[in-house]
Amino acid sequence: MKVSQLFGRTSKTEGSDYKSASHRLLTQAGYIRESTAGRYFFLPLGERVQNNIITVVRKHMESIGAQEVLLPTLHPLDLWRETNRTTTTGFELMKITDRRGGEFALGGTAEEMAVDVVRKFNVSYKDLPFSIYQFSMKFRDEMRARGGLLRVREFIMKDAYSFGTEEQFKATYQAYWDAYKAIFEELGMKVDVVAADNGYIGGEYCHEFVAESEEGESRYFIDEKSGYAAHEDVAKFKVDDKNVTEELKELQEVDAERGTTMEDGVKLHNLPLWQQTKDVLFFDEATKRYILALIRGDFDVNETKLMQAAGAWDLRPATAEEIRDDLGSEPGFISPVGFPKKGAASGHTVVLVGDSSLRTVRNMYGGNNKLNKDLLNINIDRDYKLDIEADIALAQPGFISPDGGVLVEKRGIEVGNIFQLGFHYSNLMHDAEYTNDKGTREKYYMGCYGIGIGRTLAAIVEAHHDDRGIIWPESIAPYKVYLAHLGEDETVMQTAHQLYEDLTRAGVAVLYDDRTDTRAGEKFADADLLGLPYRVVVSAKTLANQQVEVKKRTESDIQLTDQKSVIKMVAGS
RNA sequence: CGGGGUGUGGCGCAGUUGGUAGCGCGCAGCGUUCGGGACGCUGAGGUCGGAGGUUCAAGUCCUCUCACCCCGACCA
Repeated sequence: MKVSQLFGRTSKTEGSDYKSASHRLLTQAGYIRESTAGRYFFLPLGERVQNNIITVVRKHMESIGAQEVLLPTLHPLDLWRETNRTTTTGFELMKITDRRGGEFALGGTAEEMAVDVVRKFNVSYKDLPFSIYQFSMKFRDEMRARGGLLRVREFIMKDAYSFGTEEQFKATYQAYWDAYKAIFEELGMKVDVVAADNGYIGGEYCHEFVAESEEGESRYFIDEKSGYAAHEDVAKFKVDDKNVTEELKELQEVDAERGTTMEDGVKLHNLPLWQQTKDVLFFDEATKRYILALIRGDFDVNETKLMQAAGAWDLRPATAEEIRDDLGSEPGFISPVGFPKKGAASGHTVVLVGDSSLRTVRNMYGGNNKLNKDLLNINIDRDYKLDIEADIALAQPGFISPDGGVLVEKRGIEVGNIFQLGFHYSNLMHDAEYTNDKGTREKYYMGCYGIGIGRTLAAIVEAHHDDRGIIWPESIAPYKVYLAHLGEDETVMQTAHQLYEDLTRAGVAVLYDDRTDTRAGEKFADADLLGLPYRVVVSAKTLANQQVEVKKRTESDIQLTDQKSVIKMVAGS
């Protein structure tokens, strides 16, 4: 490709609106251009990179036997109703109606569609396990797009769906895990594999592939020693025992003229924070229940864990009015002891969910559901009973991991994930069944596996750039070589042209800067900005010794060599 | 959805107390230059986000509206 003919151009000036390096560099170098918020034009250079990433991903998908398909973009809304996901998805579903009034969702993920196509066939156990996957545009009506390609409303995703038996699943999951590791390694990325929350996808466990970056929105914890890695939503930690040997003392109400914070309680009673009860009241709009979360005073409630434990979907904090008028308690003085089982006015049930850490403390203190009254010596099981006991604690940096090391907080870009779906979809959708060896029908055990192509592209730039521009890994660079001639000397131009043709013939993708009206400085600046792995320069200066110069984008030293060697150097690597 | 901000040639911006739109980059042409974003001259390109209003006169004032950015809420 000749620069003189390339659509899209580099720009010297940059805006001030760019928050992330990838957004600025990709725009400035002419890889992408913004359309509206969260929607981007991929210009020829950007599309080449995207396609190169797709090629790498496809190679590894094929290597584990997944088969590429293409599912419709418009999903019949009835399918989403079948799994109840018209209301439970985390992203806002975009809907469309056709001229007959048929309702469709613009695909944001395609579990239902994958199941739907599979159940159109009479599959035998002999066909299992198998996977289908696709590269397709996904639509998500994100509340807020940001960071260029990092969070968008339309993007190409590789999504794969596996079908098999429960026994087969582990191996399938592992195969994807390994394939993903190989993919990101080939793309020149360092990723952490992090245990995460399934959210609206369903299923019991999943892992995110996260590229560590300041720009990332995923916060997670790592135990560097053992390799334990978990998203903050699900991170576990070791809870230390406190005064577990202390005698149980008698429950006692005391006057407590204090403020409503934990701090106020500590001051008033002159007792440690960990001995205080922390009572947080939520209301789940999805199931119309109050959820009272109870935890040791020095910990915080992890809402994701809480939702999992309580089977809730749509939590919000309870209002002061609800606490007082419906439940007869008092904000800041909530206590599990004698807390009502349902709202007096509303009739909504109350679910009492307690963290396991409550078992590490005795004789706790806290409110008594009345203004300025506290209880001393509250003890679990004796004074109150939990409806659900679970781990609902939020991990913090410095906590001890389940493996004994220290949890370190990290931030990253989630570029891929693998989900165990289990029977989630085959339970919700009819006929999601194959015929087993006894001739009877059995439900599929499923998994799904995604990689955001555009986000991966951006994450690569985040990790590979300097103050002059992008530094592409060779595996996905839009072109391998940036070839330029300096000046308009006849011989120089001819030599450069010849080199362009020779390299191209040798199978090397070359971007040839054939511009005659452009000075050296501009060509060098563009070469750095575009970030191709090799820069080859032909000029009168080099040609005086029958040489051309070669420079790697990753290195600062320049090599002089003859034309034939250039082809070998560049094509060989 | 709440708070803050911005919309003026392709990009970055200026435009005062209202008086009929400008600068830099880029683009096109000519010339001089030519190894880290040169210079001179000439030229093309804007219904000032949109609608309504006030006024003799609106980029500027008022009302409404849309889009975009940042923070938060939320979240593959």
